Amino acid sequence: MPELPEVETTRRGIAPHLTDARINGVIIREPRLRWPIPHELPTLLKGRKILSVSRRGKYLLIGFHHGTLLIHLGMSGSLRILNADTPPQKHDHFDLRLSGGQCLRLRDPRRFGAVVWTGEKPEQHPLLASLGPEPLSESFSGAYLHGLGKSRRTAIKNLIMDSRVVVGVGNIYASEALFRAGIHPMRASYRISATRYEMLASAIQSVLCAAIEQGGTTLRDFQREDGNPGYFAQSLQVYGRSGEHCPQCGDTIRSLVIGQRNSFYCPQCQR
DNA sequence: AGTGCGGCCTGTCCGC
DNA sequence: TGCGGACAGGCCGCAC
Repeated sequence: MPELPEVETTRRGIAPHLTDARINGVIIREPRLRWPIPHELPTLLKGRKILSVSRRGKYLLIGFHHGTLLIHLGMSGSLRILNADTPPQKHDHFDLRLSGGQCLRLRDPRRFGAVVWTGEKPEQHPLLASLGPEPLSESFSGAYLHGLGKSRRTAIKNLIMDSRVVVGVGNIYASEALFRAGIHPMRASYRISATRYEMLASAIQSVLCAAIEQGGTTLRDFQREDGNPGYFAQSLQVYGRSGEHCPQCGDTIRSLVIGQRNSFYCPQCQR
């Protein structure tokens, strides 16, 4: 489900409810996510105050004085803010109960998500330590991408989906950004000019920003923290549209599999 | 070092 | 109506 815009949408939705709240209780209904939810989490968090809700790539970071809770939504995860007495439904694996009667509830049918505790500085945690720059930060640019890509043989779509290169670009936005930049998703990274890398970096930033403004993309089951969908799906130009006409040239949009992921492109507009 | 892929899960949809 | 298979927004960890 969630790429950077969906995680950021979730962060903005939950942050006002969580910040400065205290943890009343922690409920683990199903610990078997990507890694087991630590069973000592209730003891660790009870009575503690939430200081901050931030994001690194697709990880949400809930900050406490004595450590950080990392939450990843995997493919199918979503977080809701509910009254604590709302009955849990299937796949509601984890609750953070807050002072004041609300709770943060994690639902994740496929269980590819994760809830991880770290008592160290979160940026030093192994899951975060080797992540590349945030695409919407100063440190991300065409020059940066070109510097990495000029010696890489892999398809450009694989490069921009590699979280060590840049975080947050998943399968949807990779296709969309490459379309906007006019670059074929299979093109070898080293065969792209510095100028075109500038266009690609700009396209990644503009598509992610636009998606955040629309509250993310809901294809099937992405839910915002209040239960509403995101509206960026209507702005997707190529993703999921094979057989339809390209919005720029009218040619037929096609798909192919790159790195085991379906990819969508216009053979006329993207070279 | 860089690259490609298997595997982790459940739900849904499609063709038979 | 049932069943098998393919596929789905991510990404770790391994083999080469």
